[in-house]
Amino acid sequence: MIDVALLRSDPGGLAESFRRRGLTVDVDALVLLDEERRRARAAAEDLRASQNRAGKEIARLSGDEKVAAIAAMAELAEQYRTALADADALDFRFESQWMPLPNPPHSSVPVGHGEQDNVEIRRWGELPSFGFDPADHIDIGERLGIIDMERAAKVSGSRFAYLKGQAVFLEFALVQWALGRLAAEGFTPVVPPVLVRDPALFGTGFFPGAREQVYAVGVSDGEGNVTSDDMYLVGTAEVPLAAMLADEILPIADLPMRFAGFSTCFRREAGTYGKDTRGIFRVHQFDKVEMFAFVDPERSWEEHEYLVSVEESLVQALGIPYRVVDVCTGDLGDSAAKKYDIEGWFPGQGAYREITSCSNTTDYQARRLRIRCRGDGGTSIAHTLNGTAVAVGRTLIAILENNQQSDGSVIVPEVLQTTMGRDRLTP
RNA sequence: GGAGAGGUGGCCGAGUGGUCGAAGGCGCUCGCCUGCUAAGCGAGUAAGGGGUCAUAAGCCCCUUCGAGGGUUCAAAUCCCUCCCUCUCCGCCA
Repeated sequence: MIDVALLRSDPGGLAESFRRRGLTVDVDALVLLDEERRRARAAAEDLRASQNRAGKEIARLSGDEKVAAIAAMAELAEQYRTALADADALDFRFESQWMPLPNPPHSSVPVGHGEQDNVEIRRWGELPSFGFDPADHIDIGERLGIIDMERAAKVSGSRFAYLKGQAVFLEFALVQWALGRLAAEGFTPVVPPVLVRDPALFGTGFFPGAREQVYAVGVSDGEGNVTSDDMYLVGTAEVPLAAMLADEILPIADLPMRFAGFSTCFRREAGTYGKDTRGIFRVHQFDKVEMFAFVDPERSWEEHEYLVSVEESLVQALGIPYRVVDVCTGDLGDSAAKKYDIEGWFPGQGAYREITSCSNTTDYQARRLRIRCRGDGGTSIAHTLNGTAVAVGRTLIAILENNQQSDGSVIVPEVLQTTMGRDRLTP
């Protein structure tokens, strides 16, 4: 949620921020509605104040005087009830328009309509050259017997996979290694709940906007009737990590607070029919280590650069060639003010594809979740940031495709060899 | 799943319709006092919203006693729904 102060102090700048995102928002109407609701609120509060004063008076009276005073109060009580209902209705109208508005992008964010307008800001690594036609991860995985999508489709439908054998050890080595590196950086490792209630999704900005991307759970009577439990499977550990400190006031001296959450992630991938259908690049379920930081609002931009640098150091250590892109306004999520994606090189596709994503959501999520910090200058809304440390599926693809050998084997990245207990995946 | 008890300020805890944003204690902050420490004395110590205003200070008002609704002139206190915690029983591991 955007700070309403912005609507009052700089409606023009706010309108411009929506234009940059390619949205048409009637900011002037919002300004008027905001004024109207405040007038209504003030009117209701004045009546309430009279009622409170009279109430204290009544407490002092007795007998006929008291009876008379109480009778005289009935009308005021009714007026207050009406005024309060008016104010509440206007608040509701305002909030329902205000809540869904996206975070104003940082001034440095490139303006654009979609992925194609993202701006590459740096590259790292040499693209591998093979003396043969590189296979894609599915061919490699099937040959090694470590990825089985056909049977997964039988059991769960499309966009699911069985990881087997050496892929399992590779996953756990990746996770173990990443958590170790992050713990050494001062991140607190967390295994959060992956099933959450409504407010966690609202607080992080996924609801109401992205409802169709989230799996809800409930009980079925076996005849197609499902009663919702009002519980939802998270699409990223960002949700339970952010909501973990909801309603709390953090001493500014304790900031930044950094967490590394490991979780399975569930995504419906609605609206992606026919997109990335081959392999495990886009699946309904995958595991991920996610970084999350609660920071002093003055420090969130340096934290953003820091988190990206951590992401890069991980990808570099794995030896995956990549580029960093500054995600354009049209491709930013609602809650992000700025986002960097790391796109790893996928020889099987001959393209750079997203393997991590790092957002500064400034005060947008924190305001919804009421996460504040307290310093010498009083309390203020904290800033929150999130970034992928290791998205297991996509990292696996990058490793398989970049490290494939002519004999069908795959070299295990050096940093994982000890944990895995082997240096090569073989059929 | 069944039965019961309970959720009050940073913490403990009193408060069953009005003078209660809330006794008392602890903690914390500042000051005094004191060879040091401890003790003692005094004062202060929630968050959010609105008005005035320079979106400062100050002042004024409103809201918040798990959440939401209701009864009432008036609700921490009465009623309903939900959430959470604890105890016992059952069930599962």
